[in-house]
Amino acid sequence: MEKDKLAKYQYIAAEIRRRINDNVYPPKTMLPDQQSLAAEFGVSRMTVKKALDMLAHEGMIYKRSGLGTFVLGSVPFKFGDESPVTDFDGLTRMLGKRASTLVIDFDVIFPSESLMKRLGVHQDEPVYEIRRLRYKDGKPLILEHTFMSARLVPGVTRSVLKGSLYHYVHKVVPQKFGGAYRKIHADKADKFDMEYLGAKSDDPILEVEQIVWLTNGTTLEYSRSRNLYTEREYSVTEINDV
Amino acid sequence: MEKDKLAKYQYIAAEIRRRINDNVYPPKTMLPDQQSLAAEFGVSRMTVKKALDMLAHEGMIYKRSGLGTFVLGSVPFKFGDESPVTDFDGLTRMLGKRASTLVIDFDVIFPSESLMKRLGVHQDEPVYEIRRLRYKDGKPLILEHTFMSARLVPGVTRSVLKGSLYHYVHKVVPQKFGGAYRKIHADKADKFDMEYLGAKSDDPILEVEQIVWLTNGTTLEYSRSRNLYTEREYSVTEINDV
DNA sequence: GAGTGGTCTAGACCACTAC
DNA sequence: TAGTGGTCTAGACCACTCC
Repeated sequence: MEKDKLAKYQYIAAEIRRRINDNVYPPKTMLPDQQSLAAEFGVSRMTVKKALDMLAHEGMIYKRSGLGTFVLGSVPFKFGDESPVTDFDGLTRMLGKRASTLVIDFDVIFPSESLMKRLGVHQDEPVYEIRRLRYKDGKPLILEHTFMSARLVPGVTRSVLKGSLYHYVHKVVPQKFGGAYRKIHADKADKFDMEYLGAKSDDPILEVEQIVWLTNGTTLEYSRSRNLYTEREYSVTEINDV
Repeated sequence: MEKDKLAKYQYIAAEIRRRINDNVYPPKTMLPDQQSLAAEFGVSRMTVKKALDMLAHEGMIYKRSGLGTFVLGSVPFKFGDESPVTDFDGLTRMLGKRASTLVIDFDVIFPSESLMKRLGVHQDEPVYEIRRLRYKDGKPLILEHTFMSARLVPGVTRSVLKGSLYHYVHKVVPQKFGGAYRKIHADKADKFDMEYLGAKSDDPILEVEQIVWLTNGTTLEYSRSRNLYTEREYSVTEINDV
């Protein structure tokens, strides 16, 4: 697809999404059938279906064969104040000038057995070990512990780490981010959390452990990000595809 | 589709998934192109593409226009021992006879303002408030606090709650689970956690807050499940669709 | 230029649901 | 029986990547 140009199914999905949000198609009512929508937008039914598939995946509508398509609406999906933090791009991009960084530790090491598995690197392949404290508006927010192959992303320096690491990766590595596997758990505060996040010894920590890979399948990084329990939550929408 | 019968694209997805797991298509290599696969399986290219779309969404492969399809493999996705707990069906179904339940509290209430929003019910519509402690192999595992419309799921009793609530819902309500919105955070242990989960006052708690809705769009329940930080983690695979 | 995946069509048949 | 969404085809054109 040409850049900036939406595919028809994307345009249709966006339009129907808009109508649902604008209450043109209110929750708990039925959407027009695919045939009618195809006629309205002047496309084939397959194209409409693809648009509806997207919306179904987002949880906005629900399709049922033989019956029709229900509007679920965006009502139950957001409750309270949100901060998704489901971003691939770093904090810097999200917060802009409100973000700053302290580089606590920066080493090049040879990977341990478990790190070899997680990063998919060889024993003799050097790996960066990075510890950074990220601030938001001058207040400590996230304590990051990152491992990244030095062969894959050469030339990382302390001054790179002071800014946006992901921005640097994008310059050096031609591929984009393909995806991430994340594990979220709660933990007790350790000495790093107390020193840098200002956690008290009985403050719970939310840790997001992740493996990020690139569009060509290479594993880019393995990292653990720790937050004070009051500073972060993780949101997921789970659609039952059965 | 007839039940038990797989659609072609589902069969093809399963077959390719098997080949990836069996290392017929090893990670970091290229998959045959869609034309060849279509020829091999005797289907049209659209059908192959739909199968590959599924696998891409699972994070097993990555497609790139103009280049081809990379195998990512299931390698980086599982690290260490896993227990997904991304299940719609209750603990009872997952653990079978290893699960048991203590009903701590069971009331019918009228919803507060915030509960009305979350459950999508009216002010005068009675709602169950349920607190249960779920055991695994006789050991306390999850402390559940559940709200559910009594109109939607009539006839809940303490003895129903001793067994599988979801099993009962399936009997009473014709719809299936459509999806869930979840928020995961860390929290300090409160008096309930200490009393029922055996948490110490400085033990972190992992809380999963969720709204579950049915296939017709009705919100079924709003609940909070709390675990000792040592007993549970939450896993997500995030695919970058850009 | 050759090959890749992405999109789109026009029409077909199917299973399921409701009346 | 009529209407719904699900699947599938055979072929078309496109943008992109690599050589």
